[in-house]
Amino acid sequence: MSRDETDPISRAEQSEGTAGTACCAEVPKVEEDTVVADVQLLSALGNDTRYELVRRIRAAESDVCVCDLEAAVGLSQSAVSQALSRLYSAGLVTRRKEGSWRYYSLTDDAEQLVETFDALRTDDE
Amino acid sequence: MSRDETDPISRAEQSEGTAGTACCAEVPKVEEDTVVADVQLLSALGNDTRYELVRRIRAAESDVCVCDLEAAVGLSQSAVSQALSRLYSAGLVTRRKEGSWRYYSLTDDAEQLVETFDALRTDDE
DNA sequence: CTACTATATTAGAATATGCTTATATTAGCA
DNA sequence: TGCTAATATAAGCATATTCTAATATAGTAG
Repeated sequence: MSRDETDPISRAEQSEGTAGTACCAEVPKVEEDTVVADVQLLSALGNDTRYELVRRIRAAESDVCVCDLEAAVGLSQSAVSQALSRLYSAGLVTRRKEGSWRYYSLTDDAEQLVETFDALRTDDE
Repeated sequence: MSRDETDPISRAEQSEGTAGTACCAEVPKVEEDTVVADVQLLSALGNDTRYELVRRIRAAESDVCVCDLEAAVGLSQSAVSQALSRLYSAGLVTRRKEGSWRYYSLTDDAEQLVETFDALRTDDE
């Protein structure tokens, strides 16, 4: 698929205050919302604890409860709960309540991102 | 492509110390190196300044010198240099020297990651 | 009701991050 | 050589992050 049209970046636009500089071309501005939204996802995943949780949830056959994740990553219950909350508000996991347990699983976004990283490693470019 | 075989996660394995717990299945362990390597990339991208730099470099027609990026993101020369260094050591940008200028462009990894994010937004799942 | 279990939330301390300022390096030119 | 421009690096401060410990909430069982 060609991505030039769907690209959310506005091209060829006045940069702010450096119109006639010497060294190279204008640098187009980037959609502010795009940056903020993507960084939200990236920074939620860009942490050892949270990324390991995502990986473990994905590797499990079914959805996973907090108590088992807690044992798996070796942190306090509170730390795991906070990490999962952050992943939840970033839209990377969903949760389902069953009795007093909460079962977490990945969203499609998270699945796709993890797959992309696996692909990068596989292509070893 | 089926990803079940290339998946770098070791499945169905003793979790550490919670063998007979009640609530749910075992949580497989995750390759430590995988987590560390991916988080390296994710945390490098997961910052407003650095992600905006990546977006701007990508949006430019050719590779971009530090001075123009500096003007574009509105931070000090030092801040931009540090951000680009971080992106460089994460393997997200390459740099080429021409005279006293340094021209930065994206690596294939960075291209692919940004494309993935655009795709997530486009599919609006 | 009480007691217990699973999870969430709050508070606070230790550490990490990201900027600015100042200084170092490197290239080009007189 | 010395001067200037482009970039990199170092030091330090302000703020953000991420834990732990303590407490709150909700659900289950007696």
